[in-house]
Amino acid sequence: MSDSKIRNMEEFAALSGVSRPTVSKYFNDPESVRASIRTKIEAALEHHDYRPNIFAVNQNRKLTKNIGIIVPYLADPFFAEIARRIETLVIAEGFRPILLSSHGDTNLEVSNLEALRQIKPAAVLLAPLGRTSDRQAIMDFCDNVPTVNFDSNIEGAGEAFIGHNNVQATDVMIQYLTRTGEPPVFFEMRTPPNPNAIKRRNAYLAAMERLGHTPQLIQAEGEGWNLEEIGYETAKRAITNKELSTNTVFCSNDRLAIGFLSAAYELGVKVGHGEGCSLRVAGHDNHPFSRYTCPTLTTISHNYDLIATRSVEIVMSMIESEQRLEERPTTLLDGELIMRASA
Amino acid sequence: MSDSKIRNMEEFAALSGVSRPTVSKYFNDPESVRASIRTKIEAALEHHDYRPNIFAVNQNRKLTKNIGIIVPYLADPFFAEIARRIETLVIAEGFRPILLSSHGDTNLEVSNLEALRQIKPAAVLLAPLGRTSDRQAIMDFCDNVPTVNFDSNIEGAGEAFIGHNNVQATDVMIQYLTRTGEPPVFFEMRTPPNPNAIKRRNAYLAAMERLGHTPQLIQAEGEGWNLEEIGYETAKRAITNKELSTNTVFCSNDRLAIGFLSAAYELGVKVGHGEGCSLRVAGHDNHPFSRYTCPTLTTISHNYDLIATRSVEIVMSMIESEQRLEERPTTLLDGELIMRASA
DNA sequence: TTTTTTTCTTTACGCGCGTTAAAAATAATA
DNA sequence: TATTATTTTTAACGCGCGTAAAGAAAAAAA
Repeated sequence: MSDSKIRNMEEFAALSGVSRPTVSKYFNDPESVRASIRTKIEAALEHHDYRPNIFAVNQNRKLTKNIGIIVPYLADPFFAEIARRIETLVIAEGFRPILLSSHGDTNLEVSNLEALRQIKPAAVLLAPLGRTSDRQAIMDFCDNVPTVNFDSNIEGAGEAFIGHNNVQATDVMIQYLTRTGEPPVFFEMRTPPNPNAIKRRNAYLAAMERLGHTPQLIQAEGEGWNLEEIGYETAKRAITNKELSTNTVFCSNDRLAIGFLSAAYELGVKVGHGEGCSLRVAGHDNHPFSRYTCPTLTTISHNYDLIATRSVEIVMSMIESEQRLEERPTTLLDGELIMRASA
Repeated sequence: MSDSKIRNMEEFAALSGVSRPTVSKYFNDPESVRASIRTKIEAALEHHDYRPNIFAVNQNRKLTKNIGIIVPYLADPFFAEIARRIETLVIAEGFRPILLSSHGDTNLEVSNLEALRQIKPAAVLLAPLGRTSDRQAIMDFCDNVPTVNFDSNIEGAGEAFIGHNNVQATDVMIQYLTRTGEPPVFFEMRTPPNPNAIKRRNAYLAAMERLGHTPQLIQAEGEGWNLEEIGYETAKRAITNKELSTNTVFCSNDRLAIGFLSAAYELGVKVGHGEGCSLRVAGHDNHPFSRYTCPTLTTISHNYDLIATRSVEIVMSMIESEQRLEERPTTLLDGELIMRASA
């Protein structure tokens, strides 16, 4: 590698003995130039560290090779994990992922959208905040940028939705819990930030009715994304005051369940389905840490792999076909029961 | 908001009744134009949705308003939390954070550096992988881009280092543990990815010697960032085989400790400093979840706030002064003992 | 009001690359 | 070898904005 600094494509073209337009063509698609020319360019590339100026390139393109990814809260390991997988797939497809987190803040979500719009991304994958999203801002954005909506469904936003089948997943868990013990109480937030939570609540109520059991909702107060704390506080109160009508608790998500387990432990309530246990606790999401709670958390897993691959697949097909989808296909991925020690 | 689409600054300037160079000046610093002119522009801005093309702007600047942030593994809540704080501070300073994760992969770290270099960031905040980093690539990068190194110290990389005072923190914990019970065994990875771990090991050995206790290292095999699993497996083995020479375990980090607690719980070993407990376990990092383990984890906290604010402060002063620092100041932030139930 | 200072307008160039049209060179086919 | 098809070169324009120089206008100072 020579240390000669190359200023621009002109210089590099001269060094490689190929004309600049041809070099430009090469960088847009190496296969589009003759093999002999390709060899020349690649030989030069080995000796001189050059790559096209990304700003100049993007200025002259309608669309860039960027793919935006927006998640509502990156410090939540669930989204961190999804984002990690999506990023990897996007890179493999030869695009550059731009990962943005809204940090649970409506204004930040909006400015993230604006930032992305400026970047002229080929497409974006959007997991919105949900209830607290600025719906109008999102719709406007989706009109201008090809978007795939995932995780939280905002009706009509984006060309497609990929999400979790909350109804199926909730049913599976309730069936399991009722089959192996008492029917569950449902533990959730009164005003959850995420629409999936509402779907889960309704699915719980419907399933309990169908099975002829009396439903009970324990609803934690609190706003924001500090779910473990919210779960912990409410669980402590609920256990202390003996608010639970059965010995089984189905938490709306694993982070609440983690808070619940912490409270139960502190109060000396043994959780599990084994001997000496007085309470069963189940979660929902298969959070990366649910494998290591005490006891390990019985839960329902998202299909992390499929959620990522399917989202990226759809995005790629949108980019290739260069046209918006006519309908708005909705893909709901079934959850899988993960039986562990807590229930 | 009129729906008229504006193509470029020329058009917008015409609409606002101000010349283009002045509009350009305004966007670079609104305070740099006369108030009457500013009013005109801002009035136009309310009626016509225009903002300068970011690519054209950046092409004509030596440096952009971007600040790169690289973390080794974003799915680790510790880094997610740090990144979240840094991002917030960077935005508050009027810059745009570009957050990249190396996902524990050397090659990805290198290509993240290359990607950032192309973007001509005003500065970057780099938390490297550590042992598995490509040292040469990092040094090259730092030669070209003003960089602040944080978390993992790569000697000589970047203009400054901000990190955790592993020696002080380790000492504090060992003093606490020995004062209140048996001296601790040290539980760690044999080949930790992060150099902080080595510092902690050495600090442990030194402190134990100083205090006249026999040190014992329990070293988990395994590579990568799946620390809970590694901790869990090794802890299960160590407890089962009665490898621990005392009843107290000091884990090199909280994620290993979480794995340890999980194993102890599974084996029916009661952890804590209370009655009926046969093992004390402490961690290091004050991981966001350590508050909710069972029992809650006694640990040493990083100064999350300071680590973020100090890093951003230094970066901002570098940007303002427009020159590299002469020395390479190293800031080590003291840890704080967080006493909870596990030890 | 006149002079000085500051700010703005006009004009024009440059950034690095995408892209096009016409001419030239090369490769494939007859 | 002559003809045709394909690719490359040459030359040139445009993208949207930063920025510099010279003159005009506005504001501040005298």
